[in-house]
Amino acid sequence: MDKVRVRFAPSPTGYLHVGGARTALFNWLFARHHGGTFILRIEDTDRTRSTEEAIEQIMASLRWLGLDWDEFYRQTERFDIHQHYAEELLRRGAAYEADGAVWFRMPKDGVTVVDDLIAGKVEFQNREFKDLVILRSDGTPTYNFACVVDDTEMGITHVIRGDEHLPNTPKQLHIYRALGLTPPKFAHLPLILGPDRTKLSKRHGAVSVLEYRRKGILPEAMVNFLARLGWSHGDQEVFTREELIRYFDLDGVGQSPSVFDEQKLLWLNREWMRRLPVPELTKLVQEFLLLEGVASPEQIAAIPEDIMHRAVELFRDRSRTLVELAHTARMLFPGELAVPPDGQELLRPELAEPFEVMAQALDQVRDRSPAALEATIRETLARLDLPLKAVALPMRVVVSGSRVGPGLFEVLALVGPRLAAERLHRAAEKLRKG
RNA sequence: GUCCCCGUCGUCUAGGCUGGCCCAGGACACCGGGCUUUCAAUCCGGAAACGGGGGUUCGAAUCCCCCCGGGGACACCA
Repeated sequence: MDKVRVRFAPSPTGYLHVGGARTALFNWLFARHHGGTFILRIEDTDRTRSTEEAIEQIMASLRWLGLDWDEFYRQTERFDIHQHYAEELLRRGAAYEADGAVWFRMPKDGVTVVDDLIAGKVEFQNREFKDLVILRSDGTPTYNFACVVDDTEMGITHVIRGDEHLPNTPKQLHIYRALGLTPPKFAHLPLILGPDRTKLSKRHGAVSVLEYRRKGILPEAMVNFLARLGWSHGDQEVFTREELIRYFDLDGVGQSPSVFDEQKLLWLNREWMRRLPVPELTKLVQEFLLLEGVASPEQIAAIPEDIMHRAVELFRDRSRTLVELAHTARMLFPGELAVPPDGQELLRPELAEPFEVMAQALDQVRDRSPAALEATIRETLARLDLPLKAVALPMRVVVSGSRVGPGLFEVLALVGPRLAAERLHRAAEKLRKG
């Protein structure tokens, strides 16, 4: 095989959605697997719909996913090249001028066969086609034409794109033919659908790649998830980037469309949160503590590093996103914790006394380790003649703001005896007042 | 409407080219149980699919035909 050259060619009319991201990923993986070149080409020939922000967003999305490009082009900067090819078509009699535009003459009978690497041989009846505009009356090229010219000029070997482009392929094939060029190989990827089995779009909820970043999805999880949408490698579900590069090829791509299942994305995300080294994850969590308004930079800085790491380690098994994890971490910071609705019933008046006693005991503790705190709590409970079971859940609710979470003594160690004592003391006061 | 594509558990899929190893395997989700101060993790178990009908064959998820269903494309958008 010639040295592989592929491109991802989005039109900058909006954010990068997951369908586009998957197309970009498959191109990137194909290039990296074959030691080829991955090109980013912005198809902005429609100047009325293209925006600079969209270009920025697309690049930011690709960077976040870790899909680096080797070459970059913009179609609007290549109009002279397109024009040149249009003149050539005119000269050859394959195109003509009408209504101020340049039109390409499509054959009116016979069949055109597209030999697709994924879909196989697909036949199109030529009578289905009408002549097509290749240069608009303002002189700018249209998609099918610019695409052929640029793919040729850039030496593209494989066009890997969404299935919605399959019907464009015979048109492009005829342009190649009229120009006397050998077309690249084509591979059309089955669509990604929403839960209602129609093409994934805004009405299905989050579809922008950057939205998933904001939701606390890790790029590793997103890449892993997207790769498994339409591609498989035996029974393996979790892949590192290196594994994807090693195993990815077009023969692993299926022919049927796939439904975007957010549940599986969330599962993969937790898998990846658990695989990430703790210090790395912690940095991300800290970003989300700020983004979510859970804590201020000063408050975050005030938490000892080992406590922070331990918290992240304990919370990540219970969170599916960075956002969830950040909210769980609220207990680490000073301030009121709302009693959750399902915790209200646990706070019975007779707990005021034990809470107060334990608050005082905790206040004396120097050693912040879970073991030391456990010893203190158990001693105090023995003095009060109460079993742990009688106070564990209510205490957890008061100290952490939730009836679920890590072990009670771990929670106390994370929150710290002083803050825990303060919360218990306040709860006791409230209970006494009724 | 016309053309094209697709059709294995709810979802992602393995298997299909080279029929028997598949009364269909894995994963997510779901249900039940163990563990535990709670939840999660984890472990054990469960329910769940070859769209339908005809062929071909000793034998079909796999090959052929028809039907049904779903989706996509039909711009001086990409």
